[in-house]
Amino acid sequence: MSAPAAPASEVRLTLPDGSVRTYGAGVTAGRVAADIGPGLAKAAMAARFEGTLIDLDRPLTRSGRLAIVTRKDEADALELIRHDCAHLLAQAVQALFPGTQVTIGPVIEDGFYYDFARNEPFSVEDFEAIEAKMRALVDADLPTRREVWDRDAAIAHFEKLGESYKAEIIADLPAGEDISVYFHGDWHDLCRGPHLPSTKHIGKAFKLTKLAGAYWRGDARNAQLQRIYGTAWREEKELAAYLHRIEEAEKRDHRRIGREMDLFHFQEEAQGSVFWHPKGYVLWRQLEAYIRRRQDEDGYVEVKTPQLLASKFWEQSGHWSKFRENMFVVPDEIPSTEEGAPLVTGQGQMMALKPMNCPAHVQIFKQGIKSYRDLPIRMSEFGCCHRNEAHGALHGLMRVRQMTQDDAHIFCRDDQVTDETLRFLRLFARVYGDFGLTDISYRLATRPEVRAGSDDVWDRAEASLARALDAAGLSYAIAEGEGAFYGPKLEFHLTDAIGRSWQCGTFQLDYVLPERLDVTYVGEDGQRHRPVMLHRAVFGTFERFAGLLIEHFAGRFPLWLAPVQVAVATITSDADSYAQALSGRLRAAGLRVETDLRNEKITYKVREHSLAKTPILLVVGRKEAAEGTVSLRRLGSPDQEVLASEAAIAQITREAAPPDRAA
RNA sequence: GCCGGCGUAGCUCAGGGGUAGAGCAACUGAUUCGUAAUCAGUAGGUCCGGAGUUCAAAUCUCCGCGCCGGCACCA
Repeated sequence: MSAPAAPASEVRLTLPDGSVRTYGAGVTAGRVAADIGPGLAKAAMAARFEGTLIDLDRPLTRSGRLAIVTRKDEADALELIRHDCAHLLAQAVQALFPGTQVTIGPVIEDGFYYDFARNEPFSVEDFEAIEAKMRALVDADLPTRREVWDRDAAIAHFEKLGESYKAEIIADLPAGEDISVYFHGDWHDLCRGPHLPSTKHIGKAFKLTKLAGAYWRGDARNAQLQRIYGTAWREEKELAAYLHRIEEAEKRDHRRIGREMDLFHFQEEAQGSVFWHPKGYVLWRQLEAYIRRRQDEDGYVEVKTPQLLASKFWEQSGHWSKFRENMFVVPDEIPSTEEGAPLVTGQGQMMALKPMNCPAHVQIFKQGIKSYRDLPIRMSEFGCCHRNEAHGALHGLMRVRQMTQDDAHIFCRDDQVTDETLRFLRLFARVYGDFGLTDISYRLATRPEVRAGSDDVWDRAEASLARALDAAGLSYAIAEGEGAFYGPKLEFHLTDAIGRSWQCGTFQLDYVLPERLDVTYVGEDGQRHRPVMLHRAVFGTFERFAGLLIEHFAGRFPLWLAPVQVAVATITSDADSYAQALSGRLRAAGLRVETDLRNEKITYKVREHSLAKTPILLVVGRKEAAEGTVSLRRLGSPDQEVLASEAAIAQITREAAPPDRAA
């Protein structure tokens, strides 16, 4: 930190309205607020000085832009409230559970958490008492005080209190950084700040939400702490709105819709593997047919490779050493049928279900000699892979142990990498656009600590990906050090109903596997060269992508994806034969149809097919049967449209075309 | 894998040492009805599994398993 300029005797403060106020150096933002008006002084939560959020009582020693932050400044107010709320939680917990150590308590999206070290477990039943204590502390209106301590004294102080985690944090703070300690009444915590002037400013629109274990410093080798999550808002109304939003989001949960719409199920004998039901598999088949067409038109060739390969094969590819703990292994032996005998002797060689398709694709590439003229080869496979994911990681369709990727590997020359990257980005944009997916976050994952290949190669590869993203006009975050060991990657993330981010598409540059598996082509010069391998997936996996689509559409699929596209419902049994004939014609036109001849009132049928999220309902009664018409009703609308049956079939057929085949 | 919670009918949930409950769904019957719930009746259970305590366990204890929420991991 650079030393501040020698304090001038006067500071000139420019307020947001452009007015300038002059004070003696050392004036505080709180004082300025009071001078502007008592209302502002009361509402003041903190201040922004030269863009930085600061405490109201921090002395200002130089001139600059100053803005008083109040509850009306949503982003700042929420940040301050949530940060103070984390402190409030820690203060309450230490009051109620002596001996509990505090660690860290940051603000997160929609709330905050605090990690505690305590031998006895907390239970959600403790929340009520903790919240009550927090409210009491708000009522007590404890003033905030900031002190700057000497580093060694601070470490000694927290050690003496038995707060070894805090002491460790202080010891790790960069030299030269102020060790600031905030007091809220008698309670104090090491903190960078800033904080509200007193606990009353936090308000009471908060709620503790979840309890979880979390490793100290995010490292599973460290002790596990107890994390308490909470949410906090400016007022009760916002809190209520947030809780309502969460409730609504839960209704979009793909696991819930999957059951309600009879799309798929899981059971414990095959945990992490999906049982796709007929209606769910319709969705799968549409996705597969669609992406196959998109890839065909983009110059891909499709292959199919083995599920089960010998361990020797995986040793060569590097998976045996790098990925084995995620693999399912199978002994290549005939199991014993003898009573009491061990199932297998363990003498046979081990095989493994493939966790990735890439090494198998390399085998196909290596059949025969490839010329530079053959490249690029875009080899795709709807490859079914198995990964032995940790039990705690499994999550509906989003994280499974058996998955099918819309995988492909592009073997190309160095000089083709940029073109191929751009080509993929175009394909990606077209596909996600077809599904109306716009909320995509792009990440460029760069070289990890442990990696193969020279820095030269990495420089080139990372720059190449960044250039492609720029050329495509995409803004992206850099995920420092999160690349694969063999190369950097682009990650395309989608967000689920409750805000969790999942990687779907991916695009990776690989210079290592071709080397490892000795992949070559013959160049123009007659010499052997290494191709570059681009690993890429558009959906990622059918499972995860389907899960995200279910949540994206909340089960109300566009016509081309809907498991049941049309329901034909009769008003009286007099229309049964007409309805059956109509359904037959719809089916002949390639549509997925249900015929509802049940002896129920039409209101009942309308309700049922609406709840089933069937996009189009054709109601037929005596009148329609007599006139050869249908009454067409669309999901979500009470409107009806009477059409000649022929016209209705033509129109629905047209609307049901997949986006790549739409007229 | 780790921490916390949960596990009762197809679904949503109540019950908490003494004969297992409701609503919806299912089934049967009646009703033939014009755009989001017609009425009546019937059937449905290894209360996740195993062991223990007890005269008696869905209920209490222990051990497993699964699921949910996080953490770690992660294409």
